[in-house]
Formats: sequence, structure tokens, C-alpha cells
Amino acid sequence: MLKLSTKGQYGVRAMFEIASGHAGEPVAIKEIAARQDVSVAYLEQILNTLRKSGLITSVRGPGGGYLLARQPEKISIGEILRSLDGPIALTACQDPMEGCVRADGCVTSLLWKALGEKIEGFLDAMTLRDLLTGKNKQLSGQKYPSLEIEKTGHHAFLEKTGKIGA
Amino acid sequence: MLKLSTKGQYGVRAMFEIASGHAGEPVAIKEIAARQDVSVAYLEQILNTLRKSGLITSVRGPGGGYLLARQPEKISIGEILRSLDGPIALTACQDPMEGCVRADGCVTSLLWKALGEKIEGFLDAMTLRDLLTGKNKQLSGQKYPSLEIEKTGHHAFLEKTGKIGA
DNA sequence: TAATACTCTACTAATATTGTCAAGTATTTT
DNA sequence: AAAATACTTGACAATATTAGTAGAGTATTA
Repeated sequence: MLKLSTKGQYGVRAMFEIASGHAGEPVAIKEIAARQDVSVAYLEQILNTLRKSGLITSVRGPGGGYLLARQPEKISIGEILRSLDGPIALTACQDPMEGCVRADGCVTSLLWKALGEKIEGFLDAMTLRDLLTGKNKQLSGQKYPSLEIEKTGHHAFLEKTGKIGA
Repeated sequence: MLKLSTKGQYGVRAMFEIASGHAGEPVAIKEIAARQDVSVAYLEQILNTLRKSGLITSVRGPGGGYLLARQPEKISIGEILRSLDGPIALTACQDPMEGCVRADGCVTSLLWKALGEKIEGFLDAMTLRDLLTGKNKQLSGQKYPSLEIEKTGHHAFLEKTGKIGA
């Protein structure tokens, strides 16, 4: 339960790729797609949305690609997710577009509201810079591996089977 | 995004109904269904699952119904949700049944893991007792209304239209 | 002018959620 | 015993959402 859409996930990863791109140079969609193992077409949708939200800019022509519209520390994960998946709304009651229907709903409604705010607080406090450096307070307490790309036969195996234990 | 299933929502609300039922007396499914405005058939599924998870017990025969299997303070919202919707898994990487596929996944993977733990921590700390009394620390800071049932023409309106602004 | 790259819209397939239905079993009161 | 009440179970259908594809088009620069 409480699944994050692949759109949101890919979006964050794409933003990470752009952020970690060679300083100032646009990152081509093709390159991002290759690294993320996502189709170019799907990524186009995602990046298009992010561009319209003002999180990235694009440069056309050969050598073109995508750039962050702001410094990594000015772009939160929350912004990225909201751009792609709309506002966080655990329940219909919390959704701005809907309304609280049930009369005795206020008890659990407050619960979901509190949780939603907790989640948003977390996501808004976390920025691309944190992902780049892994130094955010919220992530500390976790063992933080280096950002080096890790490749093992193990992963290759998982890639083929798709799932384990299922 | 990050929607909670109706099953989980109804489950929590049903548990709340049972918890607030007349001391020691079983609460009939019919009564719960009426209060929650959910079909009896759907609720049966939900309560059945909760019973199998050991969160409630049932009493048959006229005057029968459902009872909490433990004291309200011993039943967390997290338990209820996990019982109905399975483990919280924001992403496939976090799902015990799946695996982390992408080689460079560790950066965002940690992010989702940290968020997931934050959410679980919240839900496991929150109990039915907190819902009954509204005194949990996590809920404080929220304006906390009385548990009185609130009925306004406003709500009745929403009930008919279903959604607003959509 | 050709290559590269981004833009946009529509559409489909897969999956999960949400909920219904029907038949049956157990318990207690009268 | 019989009737009323209540829980049990499993199959199934409708709906919504997600995920991803396809294809035609526009812009930019070497």
C-alpha cells in the first residue's frame, strides 16, 4: 500500500541524473533514458511535465538536453512529486478537489491529515542537493553508501527475473 | 498520489466503531455498516481479514457482533492497515516480495526507505486509544475537535454531489 | 540540409481497486 | 424444533488508474 507511482520515481531519478550531469552541460534525454532504463517516450512525458512546472529548462539542437532551472538545493523532492502526480492526498477527504463526506469523519480525518503533513514535510525538506551529497539530516541515521554506481552479477540476475520470491 | 485504499480507511473506521462501542458489548456489523455508509458485504470482507489477523473477535447469534481482541491502546493503526493492505512499500525496491533492480538505485532507494520508516513509525505509534481520546502527541498541534458527531447542511450537500470542483 | 533533440496528443494494455452476489454455517431465543 | 439473527466464504464483475507506446510534428545548430 501507499505506492509511489513510477512516474514520480522516474521523475526523481531523472532529476538526479540532470543534477549530477557535467556542470552546466545539458543532459540529453537519451542519456537519462539509458541510465534509468526507461523508454525515451515515457521519459519525454515526464520531463515535459517537469519543464512546464519550471523545474527544468531545455536546450534544443545537437548537444542539447535538459538543465535544472534552479540550484539543486532549491529543488525539493516534494516539488518533483507534486509536479508529476498531483498533490499528496492520502484520502479523498484530504484531496482539495474532493470533500469530506462523512459526518463522523473528523476523527480519522485528522489522523490522515497529520500523516500527510508529516510526509509532505519530509519531502519538502529533502532536496536534490541532499541526494547528491547524502548529508541531509533526515537521511542520516541510515548507512549511506557512496554514490558510485554499483554493478554486481546479483543485480543482473534480478534484472532478468524481475521479482524474487513472488 | 500516495493514496490509502478504501479498504484500509474503512478498516480503521470500523475498528474505531468497535472500539467506541458500548463497553464490552459486541458491535453488530449492520450497525457499523450503517454508521460508515458502507455495504455490509464489503465490510464483511474487511472484518473477516481483521479477525484472522487477531485484531478482533466475533460473537455469533442474536446480540452478537465484533469486539476488539485487545485493549485499544494495544492496537495500532499500522497493524490495521498492514492487515488489510499488506506491508507499506512505497516502491518495488522496498517491497519484500520484489527486489532492487537498478544498479544506481541506492541513492533514491535510501530516500524511499527513510520515508517509509517515517510513515510506519507514525502509524505504529498511533493507536485506537489515541483516536478515542485524541491526545496522542503526534496529533497534537492539530486543532482537535470533540468527538461529537457533527452534522451540517454542508455535509449533506457534499454527500449528494460526491465531488466539488471536479 | 541533415542530424539531433525536444513537443504534443492520443491511445492501448495491464493491473489493482472496489464492491457485489449468492449460498452456506453457526448461535441463540422462543 | 424452528425462526431469527449474525457471521463465513469464495467467486466474480465493474471501474479506475497506471504504465507505457506510437506517431506525427517542431525547433535548433553544425
